[in-house]
Amino acid sequence: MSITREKIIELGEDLIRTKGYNAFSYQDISSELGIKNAAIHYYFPSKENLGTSIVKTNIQRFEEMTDNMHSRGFDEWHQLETFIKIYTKSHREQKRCIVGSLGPDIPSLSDNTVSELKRMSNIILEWLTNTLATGREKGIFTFKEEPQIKALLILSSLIASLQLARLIDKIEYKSFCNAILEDLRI
Amino acid sequence: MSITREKIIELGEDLIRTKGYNAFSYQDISSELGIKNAAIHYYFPSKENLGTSIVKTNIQRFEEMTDNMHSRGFDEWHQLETFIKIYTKSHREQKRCIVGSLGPDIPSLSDNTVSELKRMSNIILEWLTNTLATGREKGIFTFKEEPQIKALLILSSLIASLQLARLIDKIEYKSFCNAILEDLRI
DNA sequence: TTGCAAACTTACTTAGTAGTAAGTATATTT
DNA sequence: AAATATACTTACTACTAAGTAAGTTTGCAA
Repeated sequence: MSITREKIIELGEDLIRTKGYNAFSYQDISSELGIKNAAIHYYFPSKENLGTSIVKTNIQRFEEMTDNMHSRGFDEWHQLETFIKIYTKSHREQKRCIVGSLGPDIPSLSDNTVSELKRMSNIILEWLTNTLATGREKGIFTFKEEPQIKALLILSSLIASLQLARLIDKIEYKSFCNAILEDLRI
Repeated sequence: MSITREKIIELGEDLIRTKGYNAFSYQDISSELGIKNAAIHYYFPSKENLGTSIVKTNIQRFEEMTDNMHSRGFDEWHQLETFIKIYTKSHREQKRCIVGSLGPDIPSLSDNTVSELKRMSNIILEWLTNTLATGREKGIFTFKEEPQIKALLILSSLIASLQLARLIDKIEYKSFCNAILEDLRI
């Protein structure tokens, strides 16, 4: 795979997560990489191709992470902790997550990008639901709700908190994430 | 106040909540209202003026709602229930809330719009924090966290759930909102 | 009836966007 | 050495966006 191609994907992801899909242009990428506009079209004929590729890359990265945690024998508490760290890292870097960034722009995304984004959301939610359910069975977590509902509550909290952090200064993000974990402690 | 002006604000709000700030244009409004592009500029010289006015209108609406609930003597449970209904209504109409819609576009919003949006978020969060704290003192709610943290958890869940609803089909929105309330039941 | 202000329209500019067709330099294969 | 593929650049098109200046209609007031 080409280095330029990888750089475009990387920068594109950054731009989506900071400015948003509709707010960034091929110009933003080309000027940053010191190449011409058309060079990006060489790798990604249309913006939709780039968008879809970025989502696919993220799905792959997520699946590698969960596979890695399983093979290393992380217990469910440790797995959830690791998952939440993705968001604390995003918060530190003043970025949102891909789902939270592209979600609002669905009406202007192509069908392909939307279906990949849906796939990504479902993969994350299913993993989280499963982790919560297994963790509760093993006596690691406690919660009243159905695992899927609890997963949705946690996921939506994490996604939106990255947005709210930009609006409300006095958020202590660590306490916030801690509250999500502590809520599950037996 | 002019009827056209009010219609522009109303339609603008709708467009922000469905397509997003960067994805809608004055054209969308003018063609829908059967007027010319420049007519919108007559009322709102720049898009930033329109954006700010829309946020201000929403702040006013929220404050009228909370004032109304207080003067009618709603208890805290009833108040929270009413607040959550805003989101179930949005979900039914396939719209997001203003904060959740404009939040992602902060980098492309004007300073004025951003500061109004921050004001709106803070007003909502303060009201929710206050309602939770008072409700717990009165023995209406139960929760472990600091009221502000709990308020953030609830608010972010509600905001993001409207986004996730577009990505994950099998969400039962009622159960989701119910879980938020039930979690607080003594 | 003239003057004036409100509420527009007409007709335009400027700037940015995605996207494309055709050309070029460089390296690789045949 | 010739042909070809890769990785671009140059130079455009077509379009859409926000925004503006100047003119027009309508109703009301002096």
